[in-house]
Amino acid sequence: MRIGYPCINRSIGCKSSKTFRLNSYSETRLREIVNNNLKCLMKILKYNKKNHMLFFRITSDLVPFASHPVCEFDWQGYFSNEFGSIGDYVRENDMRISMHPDQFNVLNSKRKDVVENSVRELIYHAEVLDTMGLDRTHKIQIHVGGMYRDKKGSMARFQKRYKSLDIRIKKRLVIENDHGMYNTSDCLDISAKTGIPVLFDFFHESLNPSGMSLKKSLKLIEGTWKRVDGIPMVDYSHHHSNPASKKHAETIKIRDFHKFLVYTRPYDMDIMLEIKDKEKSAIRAVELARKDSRFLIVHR
DNA sequence: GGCAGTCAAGTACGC
DNA sequence: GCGTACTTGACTGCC
Repeated sequence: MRIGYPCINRSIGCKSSKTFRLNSYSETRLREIVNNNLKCLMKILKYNKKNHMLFFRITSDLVPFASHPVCEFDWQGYFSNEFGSIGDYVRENDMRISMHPDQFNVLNSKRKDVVENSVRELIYHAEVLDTMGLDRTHKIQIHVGGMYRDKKGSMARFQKRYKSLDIRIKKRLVIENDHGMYNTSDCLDISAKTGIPVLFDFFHESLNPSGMSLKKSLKLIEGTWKRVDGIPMVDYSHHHSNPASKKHAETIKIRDFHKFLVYTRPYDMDIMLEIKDKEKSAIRAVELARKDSRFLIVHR
């Protein structure tokens, strides 16, 4: 079990998701920004290691506009040393990385241009992890997509598109239950037909229940992760202080998290805390999880 | 220097 | 049909 948080660290004073506007695009600008982002990413990982947080979601903005036609820059070649060092550091410290393309990524869209853009964006995400030299336990998570008033048809379209994807994407792609359309059971159905692992989002399950118990969900989900995929990844959050909101919580409720750890025994998993105050909550979660026999400590 | 408008991209839903 | 929520700040032009 590793504990992590997504994309942004508010304690160390730099951002690995610095970007710029498309109309001010230039190769020089891109080089400057990517250089900044990679340096900051390394700082974040070192901070994380010090605090026993071995799971981290890398921002999709690491290389701005990488999947946009405007970008013809060979960022993999130019920054191969920096990407390599980050990958080495991740491996040496037994860390795990995930990435989560944002809502514009809709593989089952009915629009051809949307699908093409999504595939390009997925290739970019896969290339980030490949350039770091990371194996296929480091994943890219997406949602199934839209419903288009025909859930079955839309699920079938996802499956068809998934099967035709480039192997670089396929070996890393996992699907996550969302908060309103495709729940855990739907994702398991798709997994049964495609072999794609299912990433369980505990908060989304509460908003869009599958009807299964937590234990049953975890048992079925564990079965979708093959040995080469690593142990399951789980997203954890709970309700915002305004219960009507579907937003993530501002800070972790440590008692609830403790219950979650107890209920999920003996299933092993890496837990991504999708909580607004990021590393602050993650540090508190680590304090608690360290007492759990599943928790992974690296002594180096 | 500070402010407000805007930013590559999708979909669903409430009014 | 339009604005807003997902999220999410921070870039940029204008004063």
